[in-house]
Amino acid sequence: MCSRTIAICLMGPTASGKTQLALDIAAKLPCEIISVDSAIVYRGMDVGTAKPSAAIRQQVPHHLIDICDPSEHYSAARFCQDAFAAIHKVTAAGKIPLLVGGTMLYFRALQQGLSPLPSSDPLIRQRLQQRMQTQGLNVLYQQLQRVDPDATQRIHAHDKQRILRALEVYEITGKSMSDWLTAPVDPQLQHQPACQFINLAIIPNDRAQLHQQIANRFMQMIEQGFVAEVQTLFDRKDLHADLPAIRSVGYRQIWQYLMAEINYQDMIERGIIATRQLAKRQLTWLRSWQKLQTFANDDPHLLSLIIDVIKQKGRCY
RNA sequence: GGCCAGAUAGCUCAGUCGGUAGAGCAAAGGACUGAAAAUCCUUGUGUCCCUGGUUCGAUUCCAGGUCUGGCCA
Repeated sequence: MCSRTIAICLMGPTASGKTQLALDIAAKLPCEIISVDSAIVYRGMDVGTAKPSAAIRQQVPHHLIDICDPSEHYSAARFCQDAFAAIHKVTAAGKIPLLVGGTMLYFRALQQGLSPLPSSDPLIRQRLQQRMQTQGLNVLYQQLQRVDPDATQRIHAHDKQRILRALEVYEITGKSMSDWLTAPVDPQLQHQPACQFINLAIIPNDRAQLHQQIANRFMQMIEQGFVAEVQTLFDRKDLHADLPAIRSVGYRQIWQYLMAEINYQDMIERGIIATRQLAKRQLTWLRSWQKLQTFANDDPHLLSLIIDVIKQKGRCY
């Protein structure tokens, strides 16, 4: 157990102060930071993702930032590969990997593995999307009911994303998604050397205060040129509103504003609302997380408490 | 100052031919396996502006008042 690789996971909702806290930890312990964030991976998306600056990244090495173009589809599976590679690299360099972020599915996939499902197929996905538009979602749901009745127990009839994915898996492999999910193998983790994760979370204990912070930070991003940043992406002409990058919080609303679908004031309001709703979903994940050490974000001794926990849990490191 | 319109959920508004009310959004809680900053599910929220009148009963009808917006002066 003591010879295992150790990785610290620092989780928390958006605007809770994770990024700064991670830097504070890195100032006290020999860490390198690995970002766990589905939007920070994209190049050219800096202001709206509160991406750590080049200057900061020079002080403390950061991984999994700016690793793909906004036209690409990053995924939980790619994250697992990238994150394990980064963890090993950091460990080999004699440093502690500090994973920081708010994309909870990525944390889960990393720690619990993914079933050996096929990755998405753009052609099949596009075809399914077209069928959804012409025939309606219900027809697809009925098809899923025939092909994979177990899946319809879990997937709601309105959940387009999961219905499409389940049908996609069936079309690619000829086997139902439920079959794949019950398969015992877990290659993502089996092929990786054992890794011990220390799970820490910052939880804001005052929701109203978090909401205020979210609004303030959004306005700050606007002042820092968030709209111009999205305009640059918009002007490329090869990007569109259905891409994961453009669907992310803030970018989606500013895109709608640039398309003249909503006015400036609505854009601001909806951007802030979307951020609040994101934070709420992140907190839902955290509440059900097993073996999680939580800290109040306004605890005056937050940093030293966390350092103590890390030292204690990673004692044999 | 006169005339007109409005006042109902946190917001925008619907409605009750008189039996104390409901949509959307917001919010809260939940789900989550290659798009997850995504995609979904569930659930409330009320001096129906105030005072009086008619009535078994008024948020609804009538009168007066207050406030808001518009037009005229």
